[in-house]
Amino acid sequence: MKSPISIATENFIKTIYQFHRLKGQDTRPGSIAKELEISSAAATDMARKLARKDLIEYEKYKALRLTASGEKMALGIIRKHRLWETFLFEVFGMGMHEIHREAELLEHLTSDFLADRISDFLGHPTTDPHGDPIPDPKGKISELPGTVLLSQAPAGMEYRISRLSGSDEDFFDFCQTRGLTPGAGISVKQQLQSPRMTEIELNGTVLLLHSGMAQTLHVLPVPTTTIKGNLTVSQNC
Amino acid sequence: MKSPISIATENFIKTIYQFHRLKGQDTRPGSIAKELEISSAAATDMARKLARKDLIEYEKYKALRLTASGEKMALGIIRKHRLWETFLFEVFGMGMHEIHREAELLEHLTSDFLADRISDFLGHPTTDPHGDPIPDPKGKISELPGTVLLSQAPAGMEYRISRLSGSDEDFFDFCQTRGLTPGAGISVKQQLQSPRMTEIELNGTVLLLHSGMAQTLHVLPVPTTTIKGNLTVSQNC
DNA sequence: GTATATTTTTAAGTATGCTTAAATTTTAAA
DNA sequence: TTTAAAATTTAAGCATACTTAAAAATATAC
Repeated sequence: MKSPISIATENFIKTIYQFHRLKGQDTRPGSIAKELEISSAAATDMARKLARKDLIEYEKYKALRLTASGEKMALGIIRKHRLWETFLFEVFGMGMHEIHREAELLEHLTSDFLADRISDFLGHPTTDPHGDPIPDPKGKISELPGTVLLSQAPAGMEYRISRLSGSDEDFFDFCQTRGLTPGAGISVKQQLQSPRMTEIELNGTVLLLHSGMAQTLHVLPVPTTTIKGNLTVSQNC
Repeated sequence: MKSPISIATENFIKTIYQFHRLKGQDTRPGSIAKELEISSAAATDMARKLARKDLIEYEKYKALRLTASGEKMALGIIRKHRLWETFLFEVFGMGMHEIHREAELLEHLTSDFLADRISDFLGHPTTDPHGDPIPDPKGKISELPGTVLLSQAPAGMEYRISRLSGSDEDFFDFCQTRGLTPGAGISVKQQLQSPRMTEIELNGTVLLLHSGMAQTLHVLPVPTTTIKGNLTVSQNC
C-alpha cells in the first residue's frame, strides 16, 4: 500500500534538504514550520509520518535528518525545479522572480519522463539561472566545493559570484542592474560589524551590502590574478 | 475565507463540463464518479460541497450542472490543458498519448500568467494537436458548429476529421499510420448495425471502424466538392 | 544551579477527500 | 401497476494536513 507522495510531503522533504545541505541552517521542526508557514505542531506531526515512510530519521527534540531515500526524493524535486527555472528563463524569457514562483508549483506535477525531455531540449544544463547546480536523473549533484556566503567571505580577496539564492523581485532587479550575476567577478573590501555589512567592488563601483543581502549571494574565491571587468560566463561550463 | 481550489475539485468541474458540453453524456454523480474512478458516494459529497461554493447547481437525484462561475473555471483548466498539449507536441515533439498524460497533471499547477506566456510563445494557437479548440484567456471557446461523431455521420457524404478525442497510445498510433489526423478528408460509405461499425474511405483506402473508435473521431461535413488526397491543413486557421 | 524563556510535543478538533455499507429514491421491467 | 433493478444518498469511518491550546522537554539567563 504505497500512498502517493503529496505536495505537502515534497515541500517538507525539500525544505529539510535545503536547510541542511545548502544553508547549514538547523532542521528542527520549528525551522521547517516557519519556512513552510505551518505550525510547529504540524511539522512534528509530518515528521513522525514521514519517519514511518522511511524518508526522515526522527528522534524527539532532535533536528530532522533525511534518510537516503528522502534525500533522493529531495534531489528529484530540486532537479525538476531547476530544470523548469532554466527553461522558463531561457525559452520564455521570464524574470528571475517569476521563474522561481512558477517552478515552485510545476516541480510537483512533473514526471521524470518530462523532466528528461526538458533537459534534452535545453542541452542538459548543469546549472540554473541562479547558478545552482541541477542534479542529474539519478540524483547526483555537483556542488561546487569552496563556495561561501558573501557575508562570510574574508576581506581583501577576489571572488566570483556563484549563486543568487534570493527570491523576491526587488532583489533580482538590484542584482541585474548592478551586474551581480552568476559568473561576475568582485572583490571584497571589508566585512563591517554593527551594523553587519559587506563592502565590495565590481566594475569599479563600490557597493555596501547589508547582511541579509550578503547572505543570499554565494561566492567562490578566485585563485590569484586580478579580475578585469565583469565576466558573464558561468564557471560551471 | 476563500479556500484554495484543489486538484480534486478541478478534475470534478472539468469532467462535468466535458460530459455536458463535449460529449452530451449525462452528468449525474455516478457518471462523473466512474470517469474519475471514485465512488458515487464521494461524487455526491463533492457535488454538495461545490454547490456551497457556487460552482455547481445541485438538486438531489438530478444531473449536475455547472454555474457560470463553474464553467469559467472549467474553461480555464481546459485552456491550460490544451496549451500544454500543443506545447509538448510542437516544441518537445512528444507523442499524442504522452502529451495528454502530462497535460493532465500540469494543468492544475499552471498560473494564468504562465498559460499566457505559453500562448505567446506558440503564437496564440486556436486548436490543440487533437483538433480541440483552445479557450482564450477570458474563457471564450470557439466550438465548431456542425461537428458530429463519426459514428453518427450520415453515410454517402464527405467529411473532414476535426478531432481525435481518444487517449491511449494504440489509438493514436493507428490514427497516425492511417492518416487520420485533424484536417484529413474522408468519405463515409456505410453505417453498419450489429455489430455497429462505420465504413470510411480515405486516401483510396477503405477502413471499417468499430463503434468505439468511430465515437472518438469527430468530423465536419464538407460542403459539396470532392476531396482529393489527404488535406493536412487544419480547418481552424 | 535555579528560574525563565523557548521550543517541541501531545491532545483535541476541523476540512478535505476519499472508503464501504445501508437506506432511500428513481428507473425500468414484467 | 406492482416489483425488481439500478442509482443516489446518507451514515459511519479513515488518512492527510492542518489548527489552537496545554503539557513537557530543552535551552538560556541570571
